[in-house]
Amino acid sequence: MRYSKQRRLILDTVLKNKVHPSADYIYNLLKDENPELSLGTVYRNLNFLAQNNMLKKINIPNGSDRFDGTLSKHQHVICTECGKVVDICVPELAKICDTILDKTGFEVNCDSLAFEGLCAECREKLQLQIKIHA
Amino acid sequence: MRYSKQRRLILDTVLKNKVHPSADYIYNLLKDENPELSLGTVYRNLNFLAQNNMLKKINIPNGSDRFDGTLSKHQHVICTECGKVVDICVPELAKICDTILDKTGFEVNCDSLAFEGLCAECREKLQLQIKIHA
DNA sequence: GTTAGTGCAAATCGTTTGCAATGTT
DNA sequence: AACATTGCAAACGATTTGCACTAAC
Repeated sequence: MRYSKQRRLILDTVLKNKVHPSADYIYNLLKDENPELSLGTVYRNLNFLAQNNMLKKINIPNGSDRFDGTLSKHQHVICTECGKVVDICVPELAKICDTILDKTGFEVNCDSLAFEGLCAECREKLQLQIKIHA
Repeated sequence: MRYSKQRRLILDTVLKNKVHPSADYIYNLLKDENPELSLGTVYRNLNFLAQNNMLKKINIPNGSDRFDGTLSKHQHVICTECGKVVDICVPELAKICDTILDKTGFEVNCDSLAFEGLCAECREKLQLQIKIHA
């Protein structure tokens, strides 16, 4: 593995940005200072880094993939309204995964689990809208 | 809501097919007997039926969405190798969702949760391949 | 010097959409 | 008759890919 300038830049950006950035977010953040950088390179590096366990890839239903530099065992919560991604740790899942293996034969990976829901801010906003329209 | 021939056909197909079919699967299954049917109509109806709580939509990371006619509270397990989708019921998740609300302010929907992993058959196949290449 | 990595643009995949025509109520 | 729904094809957004060029080792 070679450490190109681009690869270092992209990895650093994910490690520094706690928002769980998408490829596009990273590209837009970096392109001003690095006008030669291409979006394809960002994608290629994010995938490469995820495959080599230097990043985690987070799948977002109906949205761009996001990336996470925190490698310790944890799960994610995704706001379906604003797209916010937050880290959580649910240790009880280990036991649940064992049960799933027993019952279904599936060896599931608790680490890739993502809960979908509404964050506090979006819940509040939506409540307001209901009041206005009532 | 009008009950077009196409809508009835598509809903029936999901209800009958326990494989959790995708739009494409349904389209290919039906198009021989219904050559006029279009893929766009299949998508439109699946989304319509899901919005009206007559079906559940299941998001598949790196794959087509799948649909489920079983409406009772349950979760899914997805095989990342062959794409198989299986229903499971994990009642413990209710408590976990409460904890998540407390800790993060996110109101999450345990019902939309999907575990990713390897089914028994794919685990076996992959084991074999490792042996062959060794 | 070799070959992994890049930039660019074209291609891909799953899905959605505009529009004129049709079917359902 | 009104309008929800269709078929078709074009458009879409996110991501991947082929290829000739460049940079890391």
